[in-house]
Amino acid sequence: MAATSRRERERLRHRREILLAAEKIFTEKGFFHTTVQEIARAAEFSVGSLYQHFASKEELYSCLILERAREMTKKTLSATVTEPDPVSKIRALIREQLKICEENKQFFRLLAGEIESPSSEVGNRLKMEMLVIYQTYFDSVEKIISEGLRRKVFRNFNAKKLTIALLGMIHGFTSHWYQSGFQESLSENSDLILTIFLENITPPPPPTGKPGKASPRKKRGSP
Amino acid sequence: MAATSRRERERLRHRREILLAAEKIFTEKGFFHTTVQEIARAAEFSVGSLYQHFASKEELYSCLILERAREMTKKTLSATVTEPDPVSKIRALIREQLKICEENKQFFRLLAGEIESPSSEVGNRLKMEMLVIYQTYFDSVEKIISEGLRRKVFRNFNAKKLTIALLGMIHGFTSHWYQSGFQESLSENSDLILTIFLENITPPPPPTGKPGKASPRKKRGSP
DNA sequence: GCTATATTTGAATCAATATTCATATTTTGA
DNA sequence: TCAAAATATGAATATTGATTCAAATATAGC
Repeated sequence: MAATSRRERERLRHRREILLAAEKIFTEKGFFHTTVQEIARAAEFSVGSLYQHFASKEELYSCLILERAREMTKKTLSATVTEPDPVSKIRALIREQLKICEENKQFFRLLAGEIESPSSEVGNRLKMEMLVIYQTYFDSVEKIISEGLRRKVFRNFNAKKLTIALLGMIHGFTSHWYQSGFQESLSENSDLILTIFLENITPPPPPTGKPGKASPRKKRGSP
Repeated sequence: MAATSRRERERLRHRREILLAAEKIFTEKGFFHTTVQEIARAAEFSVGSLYQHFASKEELYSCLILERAREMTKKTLSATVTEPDPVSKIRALIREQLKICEENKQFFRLLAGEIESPSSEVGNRLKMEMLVIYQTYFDSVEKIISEGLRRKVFRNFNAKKLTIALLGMIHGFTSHWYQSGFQESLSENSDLILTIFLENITPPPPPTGKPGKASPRKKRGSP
């Protein structure tokens, strides 16, 4: 019963087309170096028409970022809900997040930028809404980890901090992948991330080893 | 023998003062929302004088970012060289990087922005030089980890990927600390980061446990 | 003190571009 | 086919802010 007259559908389609064109230019040149003219040209509309859909360049940009951010975080989380236990959920999370970044190559950079950038490159409204989206995402991941702690699947660390570590690692890989020009597969790292997060990277105690040599547990050694 | 006439020393001092004022404003408002007028006012110089030191607003910004970035990475690495073994070096690295971020609160955000942001918010020259700095830093860290691998202190993972993971985690904590408005100490996380990186977060095999329950080692479980 | 040199100043210039709006075009419903 | 109504157009407007430069001021060497 959604009142979709021909008109309205067209209108929506145009809006989407504009957003699509805008995404392309914005991801290439950033907010400030992108002109509305360029977007208009790319979308095959006049500048006036853009203003039919968005009150300003800034709103256009904000809509673009926010809609996509919601979509991406939602999609990532939805990959975890079908998994039965915390470990599987985390594995699914890592996989899905990397996959989505791969599917959106350029775009995630805008997202990252909006979280990282100094206060309000593009107004505070956007900044704050991004924070909400990020927080929501963060909380969902934290909940998974908390459940793992409750079930004693993990050692007793602070859930929030583990979340920071996990998301930081994932982001690190994505970021590096971006900086090296999308060489190599990004997704192929998911198992490694999971491993580092869940297991350790120090060698297992050798069957016939002098114990203590590689122990990282000692607090400080004065040289 | 460094030819420092009175004049030259003054000149340098003025330059530093301008950079200092610029840093404050840029970190508050970002590159595009900062006007040279503002910087001039804050530095207590006229706009014309700024142009005596920097050819353009962009160059001013670039100098600021690059000089500080070099300084910070150099300082971080120098904390590792005195340490005797890879594990200590990594511990020192984590500590120092967190400490430096704490000392430069706002500023690291500009740095992060310049690495994260979509291509060339501020010209490609800066972008490329930042990449070089980052790469150099990355390589140094990678070398430490490689040495750890060579000495069999770590399990046999790919050194580059371990580096990505480590730096990603560190950055994750810094970034989160920033977003939450610098609450809590950042440095206090260094041990946790080291632990996650070096040990694991899954519980040690319980002395009297049914084995296998918490094993994350299985590759895929069909639910 | 005096001249040459270096530095500082900030109002004037100039370019860029977001936004508006009068006009033209298209669509709708009769 | 025709007249509202909706939509599209893009040249004109208006603002903003980086950069320049002629004049004023300070400094150095003599």
